[in-house]
Amino acid sequence: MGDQKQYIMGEHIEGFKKAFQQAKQLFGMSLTDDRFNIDKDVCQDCLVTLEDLSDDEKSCQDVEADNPRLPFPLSLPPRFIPFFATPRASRAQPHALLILNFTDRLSCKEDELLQWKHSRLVGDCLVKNYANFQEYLCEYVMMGRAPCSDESGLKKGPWTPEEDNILVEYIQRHGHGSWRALPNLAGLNRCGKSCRLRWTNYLRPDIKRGKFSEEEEQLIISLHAVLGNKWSSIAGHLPGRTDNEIKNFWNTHLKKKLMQMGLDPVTHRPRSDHLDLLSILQQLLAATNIVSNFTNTWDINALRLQSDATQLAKLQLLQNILQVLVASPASNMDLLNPFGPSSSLPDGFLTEVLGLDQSKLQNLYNGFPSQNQPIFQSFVEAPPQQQALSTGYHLMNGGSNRSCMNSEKVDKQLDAPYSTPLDSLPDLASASPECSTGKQMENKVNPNEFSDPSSTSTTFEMWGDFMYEDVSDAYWKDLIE
DNA sequence: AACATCACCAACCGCCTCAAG
DNA sequence: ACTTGAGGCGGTTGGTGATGT
Repeated sequence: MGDQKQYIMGEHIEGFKKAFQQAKQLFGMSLTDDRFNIDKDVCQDCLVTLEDLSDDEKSCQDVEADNPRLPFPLSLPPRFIPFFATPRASRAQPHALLILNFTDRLSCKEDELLQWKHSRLVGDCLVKNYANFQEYLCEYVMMGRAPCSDESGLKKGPWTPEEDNILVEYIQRHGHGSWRALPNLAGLNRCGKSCRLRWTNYLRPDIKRGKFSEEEEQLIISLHAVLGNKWSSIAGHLPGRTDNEIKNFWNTHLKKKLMQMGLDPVTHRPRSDHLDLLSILQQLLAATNIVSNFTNTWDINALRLQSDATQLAKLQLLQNILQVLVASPASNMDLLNPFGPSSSLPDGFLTEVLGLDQSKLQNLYNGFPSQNQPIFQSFVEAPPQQQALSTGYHLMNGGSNRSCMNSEKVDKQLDAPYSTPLDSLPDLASASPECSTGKQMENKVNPNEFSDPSSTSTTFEMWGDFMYEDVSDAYWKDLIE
């Protein structure tokens, strides 16, 4: 029984604490008077128990006598809790009042309440009506123990137009202030969190409704490549769109779209389970569609990301052509040889697809190791750091000059380009926009150089050069179509 | 017409961060 | 240094309408 009493007393203190805290929020003021430190002095000494209050034989005066530091006189109707915003305020002249009106024993009339309000109040006033003290305690004890979502009696689920109106009107008039206090003040039977979500995701006046435009779609994809699931950050780049909306749009549309393009929606890298040529062609088409629809009104980073994605699609096409050829029992390098008699590819296919002239292609073909060498395997399964395909990676690293470094690396391998395939493979996609551009410029090689037998270029350099070739996206699109 | 499945999205839930005490 | 609570965030759910069988 002793434990139970202690528990009840503890609840009691919590109840008072919560009452004070709620009133603090409602009145929007901080308590600065050390003489009346609610948390330390009042609550700890406020040992009014349920037993005290339910004991009919015990008068309010007795309870007060037992608890000399009660924040308000139990014997007076109504009970009030004074709030002091500055040290100059006093019990007699508080800045605000929380009036607790208990109608069971010490009820007071409305004019009586008003009299109290006018006589004691300097600032603001809140009247809370309770049938009895236990009811008041229950409310605040519940508040103290349960999270917002479990507060009993609060409405959940879809918002009605009436509720929307109330919320909008209140916020337009007063601002949202404390979200937790807002429902009480506005007269909404919702938790503050629910109000905040409703406002930020739906009712805010600057929210843009309707379908996402193509530009917005591309921007989201690009930003997601850099930021990941940081929906609020992404939303920051799309005026009028909420994080929730973008998140939903991603999960229902863009994720699928990326997957159809053969890209992992998490990493934005090629999916390893997506190597059939047909689907790659579709992906490439999708990628080129994206690029062709992409305007240059968005920030340069997004544009660079898109450029990388296109490079990536090209690379995938190449990889798959190569893999198909190598995987086939009948395959040999003749298949790749556009000049050989056994070439099974349509005339001019490779030269068109790869955007290389005949001399480049011949040189490329001649430069490849024999089919028994593991070059293609390595090519296709190059580790991520070698593929360097993650667009996000590039930007997150501030546009590191990986491909520049790689260029040096390749230079060092001139004498033994195929000795260790994994190590010797160059990055095939631009590692950073800046570097890509630089290399592109720097490698704007005279086509004749490729057919020049004395050229020091390796096959890998040529592959690299090919990847940086300035073949227009429209060209790729037309080609695939 | 009835039912099943899918797609969408508003809203909820629980965790995290940060500021205030 | 520690506690507390509000606000923010991202993952997930569940209701609803559309579409397919």
